[in-house]
Amino acid sequence: MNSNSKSSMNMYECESELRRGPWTLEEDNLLIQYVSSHGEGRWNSLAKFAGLKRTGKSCRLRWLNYLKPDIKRGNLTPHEQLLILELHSKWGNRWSKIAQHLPGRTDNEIKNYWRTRVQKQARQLKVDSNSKKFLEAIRTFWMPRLMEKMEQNSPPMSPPSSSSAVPSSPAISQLAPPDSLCPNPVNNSYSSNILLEQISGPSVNLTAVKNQPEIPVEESYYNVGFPSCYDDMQGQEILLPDCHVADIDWFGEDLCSTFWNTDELWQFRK
DNA sequence: AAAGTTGGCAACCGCGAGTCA
DNA sequence: GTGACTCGCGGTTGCCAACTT
Repeated sequence: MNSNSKSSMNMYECESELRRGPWTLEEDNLLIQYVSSHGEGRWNSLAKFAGLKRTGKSCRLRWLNYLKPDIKRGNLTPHEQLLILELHSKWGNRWSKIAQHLPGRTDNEIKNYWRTRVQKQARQLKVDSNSKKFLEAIRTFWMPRLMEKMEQNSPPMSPPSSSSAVPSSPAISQLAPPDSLCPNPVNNSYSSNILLEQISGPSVNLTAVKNQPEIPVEESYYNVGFPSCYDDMQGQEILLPDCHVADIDWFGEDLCSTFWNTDELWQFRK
């Protein structure tokens, strides 16, 4: 027991019995039973009356992140990943807000995803994960790749209509119209101002991007769109590793399949 | 096979906002 | 107005399994 908890023992005599660390099955059951009969909220008293030797905070966290019935377990789908990238570019580290658009996913899970996967990419590119450059990279390379994965994963009978493009999650249907992600009408590219300005629009149109995977590589984002992105980035220092592509071990195998490939990366570095 | 390293994730912590007496 | 309390959020930590050497 640390000195902090010791210091508060006078006020809360029973605090010495407070448990910490991983939850046991018994505790989980107690919490589930109590919440299912009394509902959520009033976490401190809930902890007390449910007979849990945990703080209210701890109970709330356990419930929201793990025990709640509609929690979705398992890997994030490409669609969910895409949504996270998109919404993060719009709202930043507002994890709970982002989580609201991914039913069954918790803010903690999304935060962990961002820290372990996305920030890793940024580190490997030696750019800041919140930087415009990285945002460009995500949009130019990563998103189209996720689109491809979504395309591959979608059932063959699924029609290409935008409304049913991503049937796996209701979230996408909430993210409808505008063109925060649409190609720039002038040059048909994803100009960088879209990223930081249009993105602050009311919502996100993923289908606009989604419907393009059939475009030949020469005409796809990073060839049509990238030049403008690149122009925009010129004059800025792009601190990418001073090494040949062949030497790069930026991507594990998994990342190769989910993130950009070597050719794309090479273009980005160029 | 063992030791060391890395990655993923659950849980904790501190802080600020909201509520209420 | 204010202090106590609760809640929710974002950042951080620590554990453990998987992977590498």
